Amino acid sequence: MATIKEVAQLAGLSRTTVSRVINNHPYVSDEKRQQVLDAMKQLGYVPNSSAQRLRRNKTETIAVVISRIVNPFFSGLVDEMERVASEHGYQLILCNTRQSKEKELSYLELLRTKQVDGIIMASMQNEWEVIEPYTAYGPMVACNEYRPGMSIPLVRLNQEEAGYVATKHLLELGHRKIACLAGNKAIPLSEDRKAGYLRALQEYGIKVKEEWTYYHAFSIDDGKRWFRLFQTIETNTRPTAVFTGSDEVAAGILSEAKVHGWNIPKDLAIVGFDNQQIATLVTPRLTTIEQPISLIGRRALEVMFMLLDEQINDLPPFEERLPFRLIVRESTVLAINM
Amino acid sequence: MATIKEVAQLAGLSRTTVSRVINNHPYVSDEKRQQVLDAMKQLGYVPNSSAQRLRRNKTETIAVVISRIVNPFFSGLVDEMERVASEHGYQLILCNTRQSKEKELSYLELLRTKQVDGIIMASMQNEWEVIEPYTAYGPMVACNEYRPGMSIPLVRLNQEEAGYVATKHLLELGHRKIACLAGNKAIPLSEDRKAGYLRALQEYGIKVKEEWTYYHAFSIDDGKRWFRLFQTIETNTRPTAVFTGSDEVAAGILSEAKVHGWNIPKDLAIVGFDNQQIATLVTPRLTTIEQPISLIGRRALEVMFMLLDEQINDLPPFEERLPFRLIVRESTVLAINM
DNA sequence: CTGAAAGCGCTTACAG
DNA sequence: CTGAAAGCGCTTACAG
Repeated sequence: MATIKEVAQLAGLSRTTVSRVINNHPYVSDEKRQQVLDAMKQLGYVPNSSAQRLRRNKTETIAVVISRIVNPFFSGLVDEMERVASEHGYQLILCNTRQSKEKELSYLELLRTKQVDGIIMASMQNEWEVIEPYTAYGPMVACNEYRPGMSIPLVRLNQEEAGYVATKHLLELGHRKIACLAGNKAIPLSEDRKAGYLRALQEYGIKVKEEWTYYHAFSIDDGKRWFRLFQTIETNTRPTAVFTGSDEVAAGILSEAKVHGWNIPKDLAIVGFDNQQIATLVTPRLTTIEQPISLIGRRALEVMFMLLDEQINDLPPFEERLPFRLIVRESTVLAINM
Repeated sequence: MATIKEVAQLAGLSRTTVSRVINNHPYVSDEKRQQVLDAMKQLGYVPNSSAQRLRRNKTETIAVVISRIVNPFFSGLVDEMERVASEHGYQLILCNTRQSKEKELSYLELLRTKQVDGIIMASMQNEWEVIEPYTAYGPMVACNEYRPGMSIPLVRLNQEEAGYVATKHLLELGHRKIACLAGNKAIPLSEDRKAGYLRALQEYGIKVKEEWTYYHAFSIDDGKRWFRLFQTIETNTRPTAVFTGSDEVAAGILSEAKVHGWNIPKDLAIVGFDNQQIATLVTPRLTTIEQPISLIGRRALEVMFMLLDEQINDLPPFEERLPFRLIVRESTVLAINM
């Protein structure tokens, strides 16, 4: 591998001048610039980025922490983030925690060891007290998830409102016993959705039963499992509709319900979340909440770049709420036109 | 940020000794080692990785090139790769080319600029002649995809056999007019599957019609589009079964076929590829080829680490073929027990 | 077992 | 517009 020194020698100039050409520094005569470019070409020279990183004290790399890449919500998010990052000449390091607190911590260390310039938290496994100290080592942006007392910019949608709209949709269809499948207990994201769910029920003067809420539902299998449990509830106390935290869970419920000969939505109306591809592939298709995944990803990175630019004059917004919408399909309403 | 110099000062020792402690070098007395550790702790010291990278001339980072992360095949692959990489203390850089030749090239540059130690090609957009020169800059492993004349280790499954087994399954069910939806034309992966498809047909003495093969089918929408085209073919010349290159395509065909009131598999038998989650969520469920995605991802990284270890005594295999299996479901056969 | 010194490949004041 | 020199934070022969 050729180094800057060899280029300088071949061009008959100093390393300083070569460096200036590399970095498009203005004060270089056209003639010498050309000599340098020729020498670089001849040697197939390319700057060593480890050296540049050390000198410039920046890596042009951003870490993005997610819980699992195989979840279409996260892969969609990462897809868009990668696009925005590369537009800015940045790399993305994939931090797939698989919901492990330890892995998350090891990825946070990337910021401390200067392996990345900033870190985007699209998932948080640890308590905020554990994560907070790392904010001292570089910019951190929260994406979708958050924690009370958090002191970093947050890009997300209004989960409470989404829970409200989804539940209200079921109420308007006449349902009065509605179950809520939330994600992690005590996580704001889940609690917000539940709060919206509760608000809608209260608006209709319905006395909420705590046993209508279930936690820890994430995957297709969780959905299937939940349905089997649900089936054991006595018929006349059993909810007639369910609001889930993900299309995967909804699809699992649907799939298992069909196996047991249930008629969806007649016997059980189901609302998903995310408007993933599977939402339109299953039969009946899923009513769901569409999140603007690309927009969330893009905004999170744009906020990160604002922080990185340290043009602190235009400080990024502390919290940004993106729009969402309810998409009504046959898992809640019969005979929708396709 | 504390540096090694500050740690040395606080510990009253040389930077050399501190470095030895960092790198677990044996010849350090327990007493001094403890002094160093104390100083490091007190200062919250952590080595600057840019400096380590420059000195050691390695980055402990691997690039993985894929065409799109939202494809469950790739996200599954990356998920496992990330796991194996982090087991070895390596980071993964996500190179999502979105099928752009230019983006692929810019990611190959990572190897040349020493931003990664090695690169895994799980997708190839450029011709091999374009990619080949980069092998001079560090180890490269091909994963699933390949090109004729390629001179790097390859981890993949036997696509030709998979195409054969899938087609034979349809033949055994009595189908004689079978369509083949391939991916990119002139790409070995697609051509291999097609070769297997042809071999099975020939074995049954069937005269193959070239118009039964279609190219460029990747997504759900491609599947839907294909079905609409397919529908326009005259009834008695129309294939009665189709072998597709992905479950997404198969799901698209299925979805559109149902919209048009077709009975699957009676009117059209469908075979997918990959055994993705959607394969069991759609109705009828998809007959498909299960690829050992995790195994492919793991092996590709293990081969990469062998190359990186430069224990050239145990040279990695030039080509490794992993097993697959056909999973029969209701998109080809009625009344399978669930 | 320990340390002074050189050097990895760059960039950047500073001086001219 | 150009260059000599210092320095980013480490590691590693080399000498003791």
